[in-house]
This record gives sequence, C-alpha cells and structure tokens, in this order.
Amino acid sequence: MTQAASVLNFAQPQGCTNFQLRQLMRRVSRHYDLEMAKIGLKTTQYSLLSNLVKLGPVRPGDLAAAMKMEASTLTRNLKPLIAAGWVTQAAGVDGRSRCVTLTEAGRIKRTEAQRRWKVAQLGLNQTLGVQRVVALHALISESLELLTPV
Amino acid sequence: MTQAASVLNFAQPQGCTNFQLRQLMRRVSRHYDLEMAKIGLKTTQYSLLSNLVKLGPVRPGDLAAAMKMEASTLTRNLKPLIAAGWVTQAAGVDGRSRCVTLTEAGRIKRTEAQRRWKVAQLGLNQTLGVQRVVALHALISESLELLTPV
DNA sequence: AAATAAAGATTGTATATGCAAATATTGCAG
DNA sequence: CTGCAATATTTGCATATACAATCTTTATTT
Repeated sequence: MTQAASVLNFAQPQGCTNFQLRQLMRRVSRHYDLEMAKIGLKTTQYSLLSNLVKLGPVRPGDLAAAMKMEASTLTRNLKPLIAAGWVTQAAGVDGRSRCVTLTEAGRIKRTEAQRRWKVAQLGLNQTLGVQRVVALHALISESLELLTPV
Repeated sequence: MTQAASVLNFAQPQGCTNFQLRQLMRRVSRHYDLEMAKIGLKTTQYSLLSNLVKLGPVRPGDLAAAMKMEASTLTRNLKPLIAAGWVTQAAGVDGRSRCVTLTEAGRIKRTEAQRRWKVAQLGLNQTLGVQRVVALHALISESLELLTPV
C-alpha cells in the first residue's frame, strides 16, 4: 500500500480474522492453562466457577447465555466440575429446568483459582503491555456487541 | 476510575482476557462456519487447505509450526481432509517424517472455499467496520509476536 | 557395531465446541 | 381434558485442542 493510501485510511484487513484469532486463542489459553494446571484446573473451568459465583444459583440456559456459549456445550463442561464436587445440579421450580449451584468446595476452589488467574493475567499484561491488553479488551467488547447474538 | 486517572493512562484491563477472547472466537467462528457449511467445510479446514497451498508439499511438523498449532492437533485435523480425498500423506525422504500434499480435488475445493471465505470476511468487515478489523489484526499480530512461542 | 540419544509423528486421554435430534415438561387451544 | 405447540435440557455425532506417552527411524557416542 502506498503511504498516501495509508494516510487516507484505505487499509484493508490482510488474512483471515478467524485464523488469526484462533492462533492467538491457542497461545493465550496456553498461558493461562500453564498457571491453572498447578491446581488441576483448566481456564475454561475457572471461568465457569467464576460466573457461577457472580450469578449465584442459576438455570443452565441462563448461565450459557451469560457466558455466550451453547447450552449443549455448557452441559458437557459442567460434568467434570460436578464429578469433582464443585458444582451441583438440583431440580428447578420448573420441572424441565435445573438449578446449577456452586458447592462450598467449589467456592473454596474458585478462591484458590482466582489467585492463579491473577498471576496469569498480570503476566499477560506484563508480556503484552497493559495498554495493549486494554485495547484488546475494548476491541473484543465492541466486536461482541456488533456481532449478532445467536 | 477518575477522569484524571483515565487521562494519565492508569487504565487496567477489566476481566479475563482468555474468557473474552474465547467469547469472541465462538462468535467469529460461527460467522465463518455458517458460510463454509454451505460447501461442507469448517473454517479450520479451509485454513488447513489454504496453508497447504501456500506452503506446498510439507512435513507435518513444519505445517503445524507455520500454523502455530500442536503437531498432535494437526495429525487429527488432517484425518477428515484425507478421508475426503483433499489431502494425501506420502512417505518423506526421512523415514520418520511424512509429506503432506494437496490433491487436485483439494486444490479445487480450496478455490471453491476461498470464494466463501471472501464472503464471510467481507461480511465481518461490514459488521465490525474495516478499521476495527484492521486494528484487531494488528493487535493480534503484535500479541503473537510478544507471546513466547512454544 | 552396539547402545543410547534425538527427531518426527501418532495415539491415549481429557476437555471444548456446536448443530441437529431426542427427551421431558409446561402451557395453551379447542 | 386431550392434543399440540413451546420451552429447557441433554445426547448423538463430528471436529478442535493439547499434554504425555509411545513408536519408528535416524544420528551420535563410545
């Protein structure tokens, strides 16, 4: 691109956004997972516990919506957490629904995990630079708002 | 945060970068996959075919490195492409290595898929705005360079 | 040359993801 | 009250991901 074009904002995206996002996701996930592995957790599992703390007892569908994921994915991601005794699933008031609840052990595990998360997050801030991470968060947030929800 | 702090660049990242990246990835992947599904492909498979065109016959390890993914992941991702007849795996000069090659059918499929990809990419540019996508690509690229390779 | 180390790829195991179909339950129309 | 539509969740199937262990082949060391 010529300098003139650059100045005039004719820049077009190069390459595939999806592919590049995936590459970054793999690297970033690995960074967090390395820290979380020390206490036998995946970062995705920490996210689940965290959102459960924030939302309190909640229906699977609402939890999935809050986390912007498929309900079917949530169902499966809950399994290892239930098996570990960090989460329980009681019957909801509505017979076709459920009530996902964090156990006491789950709350404790989450607190422990939160410390690890902080280490990982600060490490990322350090590696990428705080400004870059802030900019990334902003771009992600804006993009999520623009992308039509399922 | 106070306005003064904001002006002075005291902003700290809010929330978990990994979680937010994952949310965006799900949404973006879905966008591309909706287009690719019309010709029976996943976007990840298109990325594989594309990188094979770019690199030509290549060893699995080199392909994985170029795509910044685990070799074991690549092995498995190749399977459906081989089953579909788009890719073959011959013995390499080195007996412990292989040579991954795109077949003629694979080349044709990739050309077909490229048209779909373009539709998806332009759609994303439209939804997010070209400047935002350009900014996102730049941030991802910078971040990938800063994150220590495996 | 035999023993060992190194390199390259795959497999075992486990989690993450999503679409479509199945299941169960509730609400509503007649 | 019966049957059908709507709601909430789970299951079936397929792919994506990664770490550790295994297998095969090549290179090195003694």
